[in-house]
Formats: sequence, structure tokens, C-alpha cells
Amino acid sequence: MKRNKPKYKQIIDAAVIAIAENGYHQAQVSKIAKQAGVADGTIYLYFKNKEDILISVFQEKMVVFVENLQEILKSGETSSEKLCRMIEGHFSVLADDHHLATVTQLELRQSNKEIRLKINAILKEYLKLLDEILIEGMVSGEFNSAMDVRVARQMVFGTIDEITTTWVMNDYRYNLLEQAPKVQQLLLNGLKA
Amino acid sequence: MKRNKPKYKQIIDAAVIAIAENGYHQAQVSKIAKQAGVADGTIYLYFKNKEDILISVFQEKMVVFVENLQEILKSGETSSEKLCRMIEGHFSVLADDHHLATVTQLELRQSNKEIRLKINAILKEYLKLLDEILIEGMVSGEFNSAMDVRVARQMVFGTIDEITTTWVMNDYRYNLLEQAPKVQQLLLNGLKA
Amino acid sequence: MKRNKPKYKQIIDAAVIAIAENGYHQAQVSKIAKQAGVADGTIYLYFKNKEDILISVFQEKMVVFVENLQEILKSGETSSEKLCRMIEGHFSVLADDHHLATVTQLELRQSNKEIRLKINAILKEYLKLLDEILIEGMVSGEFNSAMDVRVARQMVFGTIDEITTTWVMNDYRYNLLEQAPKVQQLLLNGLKA
Amino acid sequence: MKRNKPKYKQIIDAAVIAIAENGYHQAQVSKIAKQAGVADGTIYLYFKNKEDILISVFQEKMVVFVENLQEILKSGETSSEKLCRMIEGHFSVLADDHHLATVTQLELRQSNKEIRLKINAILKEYLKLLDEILIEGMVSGEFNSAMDVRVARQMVFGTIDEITTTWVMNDYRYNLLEQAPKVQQLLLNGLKA
DNA sequence: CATGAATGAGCATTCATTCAT
DNA sequence: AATGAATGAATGCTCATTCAT
Repeated sequence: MKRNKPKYKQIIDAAVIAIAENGYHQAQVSKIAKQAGVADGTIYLYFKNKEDILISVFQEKMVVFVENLQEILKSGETSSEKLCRMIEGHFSVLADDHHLATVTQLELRQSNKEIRLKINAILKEYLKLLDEILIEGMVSGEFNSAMDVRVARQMVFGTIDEITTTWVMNDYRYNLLEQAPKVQQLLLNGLKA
Repeated sequence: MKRNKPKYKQIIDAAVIAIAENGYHQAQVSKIAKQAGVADGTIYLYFKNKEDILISVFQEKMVVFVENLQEILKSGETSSEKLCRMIEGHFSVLADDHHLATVTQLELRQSNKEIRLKINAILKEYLKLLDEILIEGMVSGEFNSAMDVRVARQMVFGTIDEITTTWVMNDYRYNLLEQAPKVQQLLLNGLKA
Repeated sequence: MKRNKPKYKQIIDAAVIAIAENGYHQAQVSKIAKQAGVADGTIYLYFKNKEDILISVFQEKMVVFVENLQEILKSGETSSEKLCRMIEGHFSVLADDHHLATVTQLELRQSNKEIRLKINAILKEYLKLLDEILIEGMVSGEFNSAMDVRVARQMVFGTIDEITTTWVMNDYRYNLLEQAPKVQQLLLNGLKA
Repeated sequence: MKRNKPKYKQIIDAAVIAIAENGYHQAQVSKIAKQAGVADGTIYLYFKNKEDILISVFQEKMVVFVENLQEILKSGETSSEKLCRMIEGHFSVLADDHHLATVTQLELRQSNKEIRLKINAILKEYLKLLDEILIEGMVSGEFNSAMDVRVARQMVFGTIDEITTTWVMNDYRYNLLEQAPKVQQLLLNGLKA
């Protein structure tokens, strides 16, 4: 399995750095290879093409988000608490890795529709877990049981995403994590029964 | 003033169509020129470069959104009603022009950071009007006066944007305007005092 | 019509020189462009791709052979005389243009099957005229009326081609035209009634 | 001697198949290695480089043609009969091995001038035997003693080659061996005293 | 002997922009 | 003002060959 070989992760990490520092279109394969300390051709032993690198980057990094959220779901907390911790977790990962934040919020979106559809497919797993929190809360009576789950999820994710993107476009000038309480309060208010 | 000459608008409209139908990266200057019925070189009599076309497209089309919102602000309605009408207006314009929706939600985001910053600057006017509604509601007691206006605005805009983008990525398969009531309810709940 | 513009012929001629001097695979588009005195991109205003240049080279140069042969056919000579003049004409054109000879006998054959099929299609017109001479001779009683025309044509063309190729591979060291009488004698002997 | 080891022949045969099925330029060393059931690197234990494989393929396969012809020469037949048997033998070997026919008539000719010169050198032995038949016939009075042997040989070989190549380019759609009598008749007619 | 992961040079093509007419 | 022919920089990917194991 290529995905477990050291060079695979090496190239993934190099791609995040190269893309974050040069921008999507200026992160040529040769730059990624150089950053990874391998030859250009070696890239193609692990990835089908440049597009495949990008999708793999997103896939690998999403694992962290998904595992975080799975952990949260297994805890015995209330749905509100779970949502709060999800927001904190989301912000926390990106606040800790500016390169990653730039890549996911800005650069990866410069890819074409085909890639964006694949990225969305990967994102779906994460959003499904978010749906679980929301449904759980609706059943327990914490959240408004009459609300449309899909719209509610889009509100939660759209808000988190907008806030993160704005933070990145402002060059991380303020502390992203400190936004969490204000976001949590507004979103919980919107969702509550 | 170039922007009032007929060919200026002709090229802008051609750009929307060319980008929507071919995708951002496949909408070459020559395609836009052909769609506009002018020679390639003519483009450069009205626009500094390709980037300038894109930014101008956004600028011209934002005017509709901004004017709509200004109209709404001048009405004597409550802030909640104004917010509802803003959401409906926003959805309505995009639901009526799929080409425009594709361009603003998908294609224009494939541009590089520089262009996106300029687009954000243009968007600011719209968001400032949204802020006005929110602040007005906080003053009148309709909205929670303790909330952070910027975060609240990011929630409103992020939600609207996420819902619109999802609708576009799903090929306009469902009615965007019908989503409005559910969105309004959730957002108003989140904002209310 | 692109084929009548001066740059079209300019590029065709440059391609013959570049291919003859560098070999098929070492005649990069940029080399052909340089030889033609135009920019690389200009090539693509006149040719679909590199393959198209090669096929066009063959097509343009075949015109000379075909016109020669048409001229010969219209003359009032005997079929034997026509065949002799065809062989002389064929050798004469290639003996006068070593670059062209190298390209048609050696370099163009390095192309892939797809191109070779297209080249063969172009060649067909020439071979059809050769068939006319042979059939005419069979009808007039000069040539063996029982012979298979296709095989006879393959003998004539195969012989001419082999002799020319050998001459090119021997770096034009001897006079190609001087071979004509010996070839004519052998072939006419084979064909005669 | 490497050429007697089993893997040597294994690779040669794999090369014929790989080239015939994929075409000259698509028969990468790795494909030949896979077809031969060895590792890429193993190829280089038996061949200096890829070019060496190609030349060796031709060399090994020519042995059959040469041995056939030597057999024919040793027989007590007339020169005309020998020539006829040579043509039949030539057609027969290729008609029985379509892969080989494709490789010798089409694919190997896509190689560069350097390789073709080496191939020609290998071919020389075969052509020398053909010369022997012709000279023998001239001495015995069967063939025209005044003819140029080299030109005569080029006629014979060029004709055979052209007929075979045409047959391959027409996807072996007709029976090659059945062409032999017509070819023999025409050539003998051309050569006869 | 045999392997196969790693190498890195090499090239056709696109397209935003210019400028002579 | 308008044209459109000409420009030329810029890049993802392949594959013959090597060499540590």
C-alpha cells in the first residue's frame, strides 16, 4: 500500500507547504518534488498526476478532522457540548497549521469543478458526522426538532467555513480559536428548541 | 467613461456566459471576445487585462445585490423582516440567472488570491449594508445586543453562501427560493435577543 | 486558405530542412519554428499539431510528383516510354533535393502507424496514376495483359523505393539518375508481353 | 555466451510480442520486461540498452531467413527455381508469424537512422545470398548476363518488401503466399536472358 | 544473478497580450 | 476605434537506465 510508505506522506506534506507558499498554480510538480527531496519522476510512483496529489492532500488531512469528530461523538456529552467541541476542534487544527489553512480555505478552491466534486465527496463523511450531532440533539430535545437538518448543517458548516476563510484572508492576524465562543453562542441559539 | 459604452457591458455579459459555459480556466480571452462579437484586441480597449474583466464582472453584477439591499434598508420594516427580504432577494437574483450563480459561486473562486482579495473588497459594500441591518436590530432590541456583529454577519453570509453553492453544485436541481423560509427561521433564531 | 499564405510554405520548407538535418525525433517544433523564422506559436496558426506538419510536408511535396506524372500521362508516348519518364522524373526530383529525399525515404517512416496510414492515403493518388500507365500498356499490348496490376505496380514502386532508399542510406554517394536506365530495362522486361 | 541462455531468447520473444502489440514507441522496456516475466533491470544484464534489444531481435529472426536461403542455395535446382523458393520462403515465414511481420515491416522502421544502418548491415548477409542466386543465373544463362546485379537485387528485394508491407498495412486481410506466383512470374520475366 | 525503486532530462502546446494596419 | 496575426514564456509527464539490496 503506497499510502503507508514514508515517501507518500513526505510528498503530501511537501505539497501542502509548496502550495501554501507559492499558491496553487505556482506550485509546479517540480517545486513539490524539490520540497519533498525527491525527483520529479518519483512523484508519479505515488500519485497518478498532479490532481491526484491535491485530492490526496485533502483526503489525508481530512482524516484528522473526521477522527476528532468521531471521538467527540463517542463522548457522553450533550449535543450542544458536542457541537461546541466540534467547532473548537475545527478551528484548533487550522489555527495550528497555517499552511494547511491556506491550502484548504484558499488554494484548493482554485482547482476545477471536477476536483472540487471529489473534494466534496471526501468532505461528505465529515458532514455526515455533523448531521449525527444535529439529529441527536433534535431527538433529545436540545435542538429544534422541526428544523431542516440539511439547512441547519449548511448553516453550521457555512459559518465555520466563512469565519475561517476570512481569518486566512486577513493573514491570521487575530486568534481564530478566540472566535469560537461567539460562534458557538450564535449557532446554538439558532438551533435550540 | 468606458463603463457606459455599449461594448463594455457587451463584454461583461459575454464573459459571464463564456465562464459559465466553459469554466473559469477554459474561458480564454478569445472565447469571451467571440461571444461578445468583437475582436480579441478590442477587449483591451475596455479592460486592462483578463483579471480586470473578471473583477469588473463581479463589480457590475454586485450592483444589483447592493441596490436591492439599499432598497430594503430604506423600507420601514423591522430588522427581522429586512433580513428575510435580503435573503429572499439574494436567492432570487441567483435563482433567476444560473449563469451568474455558476460564475459567482464556483468559477470566480478558482481565481488566485490577488483577485479574490479584490472581489472581497467589492463584496464589502454589500456586507456593510448587512451589518447595518444587524446593528439596527441590536439597537431596536430585536437582535441580541451582546452579539459580535462581525461574527453574526459571517454566520448570515456564510450560511447563504454555503446554501447557494451547494445548490449550484447540485446543478440547480431543486428550488433555491424555497430554502429561504428554513434559512430565515434558523438565522433569526440565532440572532434574536 | 492557409495553404496559400507565404508562412505556410515557409514552415513546410523549414520542416523539411529541420527534419533532414536533425532527424525526425530531434526536429522539435521549436527548431522548425526557428528555421522558418517564426515564433513557436505561429506554427499552430497554420498546423493543428506537429503530426499535421509532417503530413502536410508529404502532401505538398507529393504534388510535384503527381503533377509530373499527370504531364507524362497526357503525352502521346508509348506506355513503356511513359514508365521510363516516370522513373526518371521520380529519381530526378529526389536527386535534386537531398533534404527531401532524406525526409521521405528515412525520416518520415519513423512516424507512427497512424501517420503512415495518412501518408499512404496521399501516396495513393500517385500510385493510381502509375496503375493507369500499366493498364494502358496492357490494353495496347505493350505489357503482359495477363499480369496482376497491383503486383506489377508494387514491383515498380517497390523497386524505385528500394533503390532510392539505398542511395540515401549511402549518403548520395553515387548518381541516382544514372541508375534509371538499368532500372527501366529490368522493369520493362518484367512487364513486357 | 549470453545469447544461449534461456532468458536471452525469452526477452527477444517478449520484445517481438510487445512491439507488435503496442507499437514501437509504446513498447517500453518495462513492458518488454513484464512480457518476458523478468524485472526491468534484468534486461540490462543481457542487453546493453533498448536499441540493442531491437537490433538483436532483428538479428535473431534473420537467422531463419538466412538458413532457409542457404538451404535453397545448396539444392541442385535452377537459379529460377531457387529464386522462386526464396520468395515463397520469405513470404511463408512472415505469413506464419504476424507479430514478426508487423515488427519487421512496420515497427522496426520507426527506429532512427543509426539503428536502421545496423539493421541494414544484418540484412546484408541475406542480400548477399540473393546476389549469389542472381550471379549464378547470369553465369548459367538463365538470367540476363548484362544486367546490373545490384539493381536486380534491389528490384527483387524491393518488390518482396513492398508486397509484404502492403499486406501488413492491410491487416493481413489476404493470403500473402498466394501472391508468390504472380511475383515470381513478373520478377523472372524481368531477370531472364 | 536478479530485482524494482528512484532518477531527471526533455518537449509539444496554450493563450494573454501586443501592435501594425 | 477596431482588428487579428503574431508572439514566446511556461510546465506536467514519460521512460531508459542505474544501483543498492
